Amino acid sequence: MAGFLSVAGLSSVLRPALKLCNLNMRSHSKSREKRVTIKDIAKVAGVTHGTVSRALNDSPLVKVETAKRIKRIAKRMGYRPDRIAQSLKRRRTKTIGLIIPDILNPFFATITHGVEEKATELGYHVILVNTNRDLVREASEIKLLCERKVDGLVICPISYGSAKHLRRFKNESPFILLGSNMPGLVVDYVVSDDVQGAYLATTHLIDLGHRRIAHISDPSNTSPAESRTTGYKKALLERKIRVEENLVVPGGANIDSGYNAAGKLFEMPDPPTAIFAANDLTAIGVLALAKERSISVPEELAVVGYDDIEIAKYVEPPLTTVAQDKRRLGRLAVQLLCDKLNSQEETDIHQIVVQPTLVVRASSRTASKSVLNLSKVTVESPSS
Amino acid sequence: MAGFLSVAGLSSVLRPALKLCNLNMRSHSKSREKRVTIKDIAKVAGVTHGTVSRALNDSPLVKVETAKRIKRIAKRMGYRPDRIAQSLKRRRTKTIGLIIPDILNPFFATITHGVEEKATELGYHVILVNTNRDLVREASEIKLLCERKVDGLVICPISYGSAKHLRRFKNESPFILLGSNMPGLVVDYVVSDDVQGAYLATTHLIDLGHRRIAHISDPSNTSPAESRTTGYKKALLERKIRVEENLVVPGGANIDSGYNAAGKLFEMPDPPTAIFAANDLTAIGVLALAKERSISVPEELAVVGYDDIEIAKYVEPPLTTVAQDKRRLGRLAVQLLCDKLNSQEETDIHQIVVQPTLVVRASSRTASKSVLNLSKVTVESPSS
DNA sequence: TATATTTATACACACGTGTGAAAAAACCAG
DNA sequence: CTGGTTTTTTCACACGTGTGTATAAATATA
Repeated sequence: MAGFLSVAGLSSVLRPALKLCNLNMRSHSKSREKRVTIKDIAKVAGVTHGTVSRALNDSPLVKVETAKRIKRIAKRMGYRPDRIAQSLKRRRTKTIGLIIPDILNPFFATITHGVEEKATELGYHVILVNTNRDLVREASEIKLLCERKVDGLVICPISYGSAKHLRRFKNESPFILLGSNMPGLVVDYVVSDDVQGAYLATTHLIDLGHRRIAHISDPSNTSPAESRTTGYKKALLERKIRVEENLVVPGGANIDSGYNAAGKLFEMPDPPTAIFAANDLTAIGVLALAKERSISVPEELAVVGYDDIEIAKYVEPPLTTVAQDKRRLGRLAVQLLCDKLNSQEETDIHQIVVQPTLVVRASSRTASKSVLNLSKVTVESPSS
Repeated sequence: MAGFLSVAGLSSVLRPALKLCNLNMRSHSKSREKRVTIKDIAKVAGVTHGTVSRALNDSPLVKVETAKRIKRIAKRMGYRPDRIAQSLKRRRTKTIGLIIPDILNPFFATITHGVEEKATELGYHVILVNTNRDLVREASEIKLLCERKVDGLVICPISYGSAKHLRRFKNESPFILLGSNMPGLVVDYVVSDDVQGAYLATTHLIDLGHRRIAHISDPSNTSPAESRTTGYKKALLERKIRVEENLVVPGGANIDSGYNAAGKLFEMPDPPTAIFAANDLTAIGVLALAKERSISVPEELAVVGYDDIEIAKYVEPPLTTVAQDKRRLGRLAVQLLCDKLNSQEETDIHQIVVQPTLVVRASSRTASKSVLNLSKVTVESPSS
């Protein structure tokens, strides 16, 4: 420990903790008060712990005045139920697991926000697992969370490879996929209509007059990645523009990958005049390299991203992007999961597809003051 | 539920779930396999569950060959320990609670990343609570997490007001403060040296020739907020520059607040030539308004932020800022907490102060190509 | 072979809560 | 006051795991 502290380059103040009223404690152990249990209450109230349990749970089997008295005593004694014991007995932990690939991506951070928020509203706690896109870890964590008896899971899968372990844990714990579905797996999910989103983005670029439109795809083997490429090609085909496979280069879900992919595109003998990136971070990487090379956006190069993370509005130039209501996606997933948990019967499968919208900003049109312009808005009701 | 689905504007496919091999199940209940317990194993192995328990925990009290046999059987039967039952009996849940004010702020998202990462390494799960800066919720969630018997808590407190409930829960569950300490509370914490960080930032601006330096402070009643203002004033005093209280305006931890605060500063009869913002989001808001008003940065206005969130590098112009190793802060906090959990004795108080560094980018100096220039680097060892 | 010693397993209780059913208490009608 | 009904409380077991101690089995010692 001393070594640990020393490498930290820190000023560390060490002094014994103040102990207030622990004279009654064995001095060698930590001064944690012993928790009061329903048995302690029972002793004081002169009843059995069974009666106390019922009283605290408002069972009609206990006389109202006895219940009141017991509750008073419980309060006075500072009783706090042991949720672990309750979980064991009630067979519900009021906990859900959330598995995401990368919390540093604002997209997932916002989803996490929605999930946590809704879960709290419904009385659940969230165990957060960040897999860093490690498929092995995803599998082992699902296993661990099942052992912990989470009531359910919200999973943002890493890739189609997840299907293998998802299939295995289908009967262990209810779960719902978020953001990406699994072909061949009949499960509940909440996803965005990524084909449509990419279609909107690409069509927008075509409408602006672009013909050589590149696509920096998400190389992860997931449905949004696949769908966005599909939507891109669909738009081109529909407008009779030839799909050139060398205009589709793989990126990744971070800024660097966009920077690198843009590099490849700029080297081409006949570089694209527009780039549709599979996500905003990638698009931001493109902007970074464009700036470095003094390629003006949008005059020489139009750029469109995907996700509409908060900062998309604040990069230079502000980024045109396909907006997903991430918070709402998270809330929906939890809502659906909990509906499922509370319904007794073998419930039907729910597969929800939310419509994205295109948000046009300066990166794809000559800036005419910073007015936000929604070119195509799919009307949606507000939050759930 | 039907109503719920209808407002969602979605295409929802409903079909009964595929059931594979659940012929043996009561058809009206969900098709979850009944979990195999150590008693089941005991029955098969022809021993008592006590022996099974010891065998699985490698107790020396059980013959090695019996243990092997039991483990084989356990594996064959697909045994998975019930962590809830274990927690109840072992009095340890291997869970820590993480309480943060705002996960949408990349600063806290990155801290969360570090916490989750280190916790996983040490065999813990993380229950994430996002309080949205609600003091009441912070208090009630600490209470709830204690009831859940988390082994410990990492708390990024909202304000000094947190001290009240922290004091109350001091003996309930071990915790460690992260990012902000509590004057008057003798507890463990990991914080950054915010006075020094702000001092570095302000000194940097002074060195660039600025004399009218404004500070957009964090109005939250926390030690980093306070310390950053302190560091700002300390630098001014040291350089014999008068501290003008009307140059210190309150902001907040988001972009809008920076935008608004900058508005006030720009209206002044004698506006500042430099702004030191208490955090990067605020600084980004300043940049946004400056751009809107065609105030060129850094020529007419120098801007410095705090935190060095990832996108600080990609806004226009790239933002000079005080860097904190947020991931490391998170890891340190968990490390410290777990050290505390594993030491039997009433352990000493550990208070760690990590040194920040100034990262100079274009927002505070005329851009001479995009070279990253570390003006003042406090040497620190790498990650823990 | 009988006894002491070690080793391996069984037994029973514990963790804190919840709950069906038996028992006790209260109430009511005759 | 008796017998029946209803209300209230007690009793005992359960959830799945861990563990101190008694007991049985195996081994060593005399």
